[in-house]
Amino acid sequence: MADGKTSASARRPSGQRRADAQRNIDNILDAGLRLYSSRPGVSVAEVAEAAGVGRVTLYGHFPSRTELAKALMDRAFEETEAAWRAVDTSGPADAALDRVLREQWHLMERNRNLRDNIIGDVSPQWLRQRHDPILRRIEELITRGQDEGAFRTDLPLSWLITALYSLVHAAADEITAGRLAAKQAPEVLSASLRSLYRQ
Amino acid sequence: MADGKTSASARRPSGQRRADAQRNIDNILDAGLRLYSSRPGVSVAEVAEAAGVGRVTLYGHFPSRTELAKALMDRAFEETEAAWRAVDTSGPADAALDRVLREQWHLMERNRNLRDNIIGDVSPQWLRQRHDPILRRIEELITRGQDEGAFRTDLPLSWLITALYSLVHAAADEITAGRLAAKQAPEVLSASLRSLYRQ
DNA sequence: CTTAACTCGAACATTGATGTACGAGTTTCA
DNA sequence: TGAAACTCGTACATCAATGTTCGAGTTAAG
Repeated sequence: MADGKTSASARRPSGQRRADAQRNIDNILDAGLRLYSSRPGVSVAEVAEAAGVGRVTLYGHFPSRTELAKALMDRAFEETEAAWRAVDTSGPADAALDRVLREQWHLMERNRNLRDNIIGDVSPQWLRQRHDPILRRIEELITRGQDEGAFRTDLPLSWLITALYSLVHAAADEITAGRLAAKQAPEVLSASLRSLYRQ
Repeated sequence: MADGKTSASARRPSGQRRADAQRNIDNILDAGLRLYSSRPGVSVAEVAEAAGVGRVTLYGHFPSRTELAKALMDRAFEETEAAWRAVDTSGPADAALDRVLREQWHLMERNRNLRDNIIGDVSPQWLRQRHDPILRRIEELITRGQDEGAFRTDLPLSWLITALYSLVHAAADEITAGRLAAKQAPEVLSASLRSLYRQ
């Protein structure tokens, strides 16, 4: 679970948290994710209110804004890891990348926004350390595609990855702006990346 | 000039500003652009200090944070317009777009950062109104390329524009992160957009 | 040189956010 | 049921930012 040293208050002897406490923590993280991934400059008070919880209660579980931010990121990272485990990456890399994209693009997007809006609340090192494993998964997939001769090799690998994220982000922006229907997004994204990646 | 109703203090009868005042205004705008385009959350006090000017002096010229932001954006828009007037957009659209990109990508990038970091200081309507003319220039160029049969037509026009900006932004990020040499950026960008845009 | 424009620091009022302390109430769980 | 865990509002201290006021000094420009 996205825990670690989440709770500031001394937990009960059994090490278990009381049910209402756990419920509140979940609500806080849910609300926090929703707010943080939607806009910058979210305050702790806003998160508490959106979670239907007193501000003091929130501080009881997350001793500081930074700790709350870390918990949110941890949860998002785990969700991403789970999504990767769930997707089928066997077979040709280009088809596999397409599957990954179609199933995870909204998750990638949400987490990217979360990350953007949380910068300043956690150290760059901390962020990088958590984000690296995820980047490596995509990196492997692209490298495999290059080995198979499906993906281009004339551009830096890091650029291909960055461009991927960048276009996912752009697609979400288009949807938000009302210039692209959500249903069309996967197809547009997929077509764009096929063009961009192919040898 | 990026003026309008810039100055709050009553100007002299001649309508002219005194030379030292103009110098300070310029310094403030220079410093503001530098700071705002480099990171979010810039304070008025920081801009004043970076401009080598007292905070009160800054408020004398720009009555509020919002007015300062508007003046910065205005200046950036004018610079972009000037850049467009300076570039040769005649001949085949694909080659013209390539020229635009190579000569303006750093400007596009800086202004995009400025815009990102200034959101919240000005109203979306104001921003959109100023930004639209610039978007229209790119739009025309792409449409021409489609008419000439050089650019794809299977994706929405708005998406092609957004993708362009998005990749420019991504390229700048890569440079900042040290994963891409600044000299290589135009080539990488150009190659990527060729792939993405071609029929 | 004289005046009006301009600059400056210091001080103040206001606002909003963070984080803490307290004490009284409520809920879980054994 | 009873004790510990938990929640809540209120209140407080702190900090940083915005914007204003004042008055004394400096500088440009006719």
